[in-house]
Amino acid sequence: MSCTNKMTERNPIAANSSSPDSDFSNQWCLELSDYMNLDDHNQWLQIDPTIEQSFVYQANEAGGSHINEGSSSSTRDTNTTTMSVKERVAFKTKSEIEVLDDGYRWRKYGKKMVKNSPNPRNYYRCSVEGCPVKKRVERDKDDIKYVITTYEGMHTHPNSC
DNA sequence: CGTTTTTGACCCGCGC
DNA sequence: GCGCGGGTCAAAAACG
Repeated sequence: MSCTNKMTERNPIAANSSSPDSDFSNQWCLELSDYMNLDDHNQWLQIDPTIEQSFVYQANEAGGSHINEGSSSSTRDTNTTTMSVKERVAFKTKSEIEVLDDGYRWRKYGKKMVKNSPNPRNYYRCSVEGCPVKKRVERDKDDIKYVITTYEGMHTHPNSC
C-alpha cells in the first residue's frame, strides 16, 4: 500500500467543487462535476453507459446521529449535537480490482456476507487518525465484473502522497 | 518492527 | 421481547 503518487486527489466531494481534473487516464477517473443530487432514495444512477460507470451522490443532513464511536460501551447518548453532514457517494465501476487506489490509505476493518448475494462486503476506513471517512466495497451480485464502492464522509487531511 | 488483514464475536436498530 | 440484518471492534496472524 504505498502511495504510488496517482493522480491528483480523487475525492468526489472535493472534486465537484474544485478543479475538474484534466488528467483522465485511469479507470477510476470520471467526471464528478456532473454529479446529481438524489434527495430521495438511494438508487443507482447511470451517467455514462459508455464508460460503464455509474455513481450516486447522496447528502444526508445530520439527524441520524450515527456516530457512536463507543470507546466506552456505556455512555452513548448520541442525541444532542447533530454534527457533520454525512455525505455518501456510491460508485459502480467495472473493474476486477476492488482496491482501487484513490490516493488515500485504507484499512479494512470488517467483512460481511450480504444475504441474497454470495459476494462479501468489505468495510474500509481511512488510516489517518481523525479522518471519519469510511468506504464500503461490494461486488455486484448480478455482474461480478462490477464493483460498488461507497464513500462516506470527507477527508479532513491532505493527501498522503 | 510496524502496520494491515483476517476472522469471529459483539452491538445496535428495527420489524414482527 | 425476540430475532434478524447490518455494521463495528478487537486479538492474533500475516506481510512489507
